[in-house]
Parts: sequence; C-alpha cells; structure tokens
Amino acid sequence: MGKSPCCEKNGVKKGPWTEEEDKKLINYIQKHGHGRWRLLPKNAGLKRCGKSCRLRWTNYLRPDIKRGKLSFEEEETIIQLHSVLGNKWSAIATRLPGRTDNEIKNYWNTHIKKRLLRMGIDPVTHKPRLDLLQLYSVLNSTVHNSSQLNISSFLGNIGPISNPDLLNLATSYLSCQGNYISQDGQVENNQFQCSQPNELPNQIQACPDTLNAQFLYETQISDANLEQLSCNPTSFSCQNSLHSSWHTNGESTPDICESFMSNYVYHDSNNKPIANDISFETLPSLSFSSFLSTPSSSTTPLRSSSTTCVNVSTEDEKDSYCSNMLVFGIPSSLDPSRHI
DNA sequence: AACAGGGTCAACCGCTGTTGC
DNA sequence: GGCAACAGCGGTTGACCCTGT
Repeated sequence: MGKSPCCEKNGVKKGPWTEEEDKKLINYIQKHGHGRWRLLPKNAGLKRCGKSCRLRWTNYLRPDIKRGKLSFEEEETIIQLHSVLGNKWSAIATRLPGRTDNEIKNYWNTHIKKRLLRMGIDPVTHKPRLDLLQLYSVLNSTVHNSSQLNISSFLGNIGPISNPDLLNLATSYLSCQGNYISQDGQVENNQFQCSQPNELPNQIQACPDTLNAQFLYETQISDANLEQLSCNPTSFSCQNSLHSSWHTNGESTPDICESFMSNYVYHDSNNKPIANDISFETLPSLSFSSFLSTPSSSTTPLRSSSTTCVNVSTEDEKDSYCSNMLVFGIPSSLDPSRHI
C-alpha cells in the first residue's frame, strides 16, 4: 500500500466541470476507454487531475447513469442494504443499477436519515432511539410521581447525558407539560393528573402532534409469523420485541412501553393477537421500509413477504403514512429533529 | 427587491486497498 | 518483503438554489 501522491497543485483546475471539459473526457473515453486515470487528463487535453476525471465520469458522464429521483423500490433497497452494510455506499450502489455511491450517500444524508430521525429511529443502528424512550419514561414517571423535583437528580436517574440535545429535550418536555425549571434547578408547577402510575397522561394521549416512532424497523419477526400477517400495518405491534429487548437488558419495561404495548398488539388476519414469540434476538429481520414504501407495482423487493399494499408517492405521504402507522405517544417535545 | 437561512448535490480531500515491479 | 502507482471509498465542503421574511 503506497501513499497516493497528491495531484499537482499547479495548473490543475478544480471546481465544476464545463461542457467543453465534459466533451473532451467523453470523446477520449469513447476512443480509448477508461483506466490509467492519471495519464488520462494529459492525453485528453484536460487540466484536471486523474481523480477528478474518474469522479466526473463515474458519477456523472457514464452512459448508464440513471437520472432523476430515486424510486420507492430504490429507496427501500437502500434502507434495507444500509441496515446490513452500514455506510458501504459503493456496495449499496452495486445493487442499484445506474445509481452511484455518491448519489446514494447524498440521498441518505439529505432525505432518508432525516426521515428516520423524525420517526425516532436511529439511522445508524436502524433501531428505535432508546435514549429518547428511556428519557421520556423517566420524565414521565418522575413528573407524575412528585410535585417538585430536582432536575439534576432526575437526570441522574438515566445516567450522564453527554448529548446536549437530550438535555434540551428534557427541558422542553417539562416546559411543554406545564412545568418549568426555576433558577435553582427545581422543576415546579407540576400539572399532571394521573390516576394510575402506568397511565400515560391524558395530555399526551390526546396530543395530536406526537412523534411517531416506528418500531417495526429492524424488529425481527419469523417468516412463519410473517405469513400470518395481514396487510393492515396499523394492526401491527412491537410489544413483544420491545418487552424482550428491555427484559434482556435486565431492566423493567418503562411505563411508556407498557402503555403503548397495550395499545398496539399485533393481530393476524383473523384479528387474533399474535403469540408472544417475537423477539429481537431470535428472528430474522423485518424492515419497516417494506411497510413504508413498497408499492404494489414492486416486482422484486428484497423481502417480498414483508411488503405491503401501500402506495404513496411523495415525501409527505411517506412521512404521513409512517406517522399513521404507529403512534407511540412520544410528545413532539422529544422530537430530536426539532432541536437539532 | 434584498437579504438570510436552509437544503441539495457535485466535487474535493484524505485515507485505505490492490496490484505490479 | 518493500515500494510506488493506481483505484476506490467515505466524509466533508462549498456553490448554487429555493423559500421565507
């Protein structure tokens, strides 16, 4: 492995390519083929480094480049492959003919990543943002178990918060629930009225503007169970997976989970609840993206058994559809995208 | 109309992997 | 095995565009 010598700084043009440069590059490659990129610019009469020429060709000028917005099938493929491969953009690109790694990377960073975050899903792990849920759980139980609390002590319940966003979320959440943090760090004016410790506050349940976490993503369900699934995504629940996850960690299930678990039980086609045999650990992957975006026209989804009868066509519709699938009652004040 | 802020994406940078001598 | 050239990858940058004020 040798160090790649830097392109000569003198006389090498940078920045956007002109039409004339494109023509020169295309003509040269049509005549001589590509490869030997270092020699190419000199031979083609271009004042560019070989690297720049290669990039321009592979990302823009190649005749098999597909232009235009990515389709839902492509987006689904990207999400699924990313959950397996991570940021291996070139590997992902090989599964999407006509799309470049650069294009996929850009699309991920500007569209998909943000959508996942909005939905409460960690775009790195493809799993629910447990930090948010845990924070919410502690906030929830702390707030309605005491009329006055110390902000630092309750934050201590969930360990050190290294992420300042979480601190902001906690503060915002408290203020949105009618509490405020006084100058001496006390949370005051608790307005929650909860009759049951495990009951979500009415304010939250009734709140129409909630962050809709999508726990189906990377939730793992056996093929046998998949076959039992009806095509109604709203009948799906993650309760068993989440229970399993928390119990595996030796923790009790947070209040919020108990609450939404009781609300979102998965039902089979006969409207019977599915048995408690779903877990994160033992079952193959089921991607939410299949529920999210696979249109009926899709012919070759990666996991055809997990596709559904949903056909949406715009960004908003995608969000809206996901939002309507599962509402976990996380208040908008905990929506990370609002605080970044 | 002018400006600010945010989003998008082509292009660049620095690094690693591969190959050939 | 060591070295150099080359190819490729992933992260980052910055110009451009759009929208809101």
